[in-house]
Amino acid sequence: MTKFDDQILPKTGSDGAITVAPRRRRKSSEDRMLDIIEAAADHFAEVGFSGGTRDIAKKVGVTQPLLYRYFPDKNSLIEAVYKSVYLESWNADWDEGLQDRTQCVRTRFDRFYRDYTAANFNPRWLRISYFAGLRDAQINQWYNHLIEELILKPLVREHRVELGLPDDAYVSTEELEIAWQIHGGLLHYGWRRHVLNLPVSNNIEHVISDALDMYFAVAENVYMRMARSNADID
Amino acid sequence: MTKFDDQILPKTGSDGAITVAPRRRRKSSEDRMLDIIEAAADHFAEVGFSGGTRDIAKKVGVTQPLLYRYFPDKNSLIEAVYKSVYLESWNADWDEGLQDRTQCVRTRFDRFYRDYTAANFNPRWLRISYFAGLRDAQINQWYNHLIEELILKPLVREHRVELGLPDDAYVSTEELEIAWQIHGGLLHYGWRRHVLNLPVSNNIEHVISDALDMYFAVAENVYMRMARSNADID
DNA sequence: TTGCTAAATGATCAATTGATTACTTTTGTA
DNA sequence: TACAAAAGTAATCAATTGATCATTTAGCAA
Repeated sequence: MTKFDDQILPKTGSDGAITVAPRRRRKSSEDRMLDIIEAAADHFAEVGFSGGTRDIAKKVGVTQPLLYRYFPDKNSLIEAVYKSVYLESWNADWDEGLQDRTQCVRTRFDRFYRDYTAANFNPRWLRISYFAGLRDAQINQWYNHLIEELILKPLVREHRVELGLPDDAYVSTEELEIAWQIHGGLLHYGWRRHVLNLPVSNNIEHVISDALDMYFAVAENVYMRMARSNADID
Repeated sequence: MTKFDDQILPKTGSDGAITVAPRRRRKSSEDRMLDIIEAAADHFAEVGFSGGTRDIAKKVGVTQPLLYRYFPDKNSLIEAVYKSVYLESWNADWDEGLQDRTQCVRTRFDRFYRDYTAANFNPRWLRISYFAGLRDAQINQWYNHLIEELILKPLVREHRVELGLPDDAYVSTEELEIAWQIHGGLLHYGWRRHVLNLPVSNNIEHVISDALDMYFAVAENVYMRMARSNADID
């Protein structure tokens, strides 16, 4: 009796032909790798990166030493989880949509944040992000740089263009900070909703819309203030 | 030779009288308790609540079994840390200041957030808060309830009063959500600054001021919208 | 059918973990 | 000054941890 006897084996018809696709008892290296990363992400999201490798192996349905055939050590597995979680949840099309000047800036960013939150606001992504930031600031520093360059700076620049202000590529810390206020506020909404499980508004479109209203209500003044202070300095 | 031989002992004059206050070689139960909680808070803030009890004992300068004379188990120590961190950083005067109608709402909340961030925005408080939220949502749920009842709902109510709107104690989810946008945005500023160590604006007064501007710019419209939708429903 | 490659297992190790016990030493007080 | 209460330690346990290695076995090709 092998360990696989209790599994469903391929059924054969009266003629002996296989009627059900044969279930592989051993997966290809690539498939197994993905299984492990997936299970590890689930487990780390639940208990943090101090979670045990045995629990991960159990979720996959294999023995714990097998993980070490795919990753030299636990830290490599953690890094694979980082990569997987962040890459899976980033849509390359977003950049394009944000630059599409056939739509007004407000519409573009409203749409972006609907897509962004739909893709990322779930317990797994949020918990892993926060766990990662607490464990090793570097990975989150990289991600926040991404947010700044691909989302927040374009927001400021595109908005300035729409307002007919001089198109300066430079975005000041202060301008960036009010854009971060939107992003951070929404992220904290996700934290309350999906990590703390608090009874927040479940109308996220509404929350996004109000957050953007807040930005566009003050942004122009901040741009002007920056332009003035630059003029003073130069 | 005992373990204390290398400590500085009370010096005695030529007449044998004690000239320096005798240093206790053993601390009182209460002092030692505080030492342990303090060291535990530091250590848990650094590595999370999976941090080892031996490391904590080492920081205190005692042996690890001693911790178990003060706390029945590790979890009790963790809860003592929760309590200490949250209670230490909450100022009872804040409530009073927020209700002080001799000042305008904008001024009151600007002042509050300066004090609040000065008291709480440091690596230890922020890291423990996020670790706590990830480990056990309950403690953070309680704290967020506190924020809602003592800060955010008063903000909405006091602002409505100042605008001459009907003084209704009820604050809708939507109204609360825009107030959370401020609080969450600022908290995320703290996260970027003190946890991720990112080069954010170091002018926090400015960040707070802009965040409040964003709130006050849209709040009135939201209040009116809520009033209208209530009228429709009733 | 045979045989090779690689997926997967079982047994195990050393280090670390939270926790317990019996013992020692300090300290306030009768 | 003797003594009891309490602060503190040393030794140790059982469980869990990340990691290693020899062995087994499934799957594919000749």
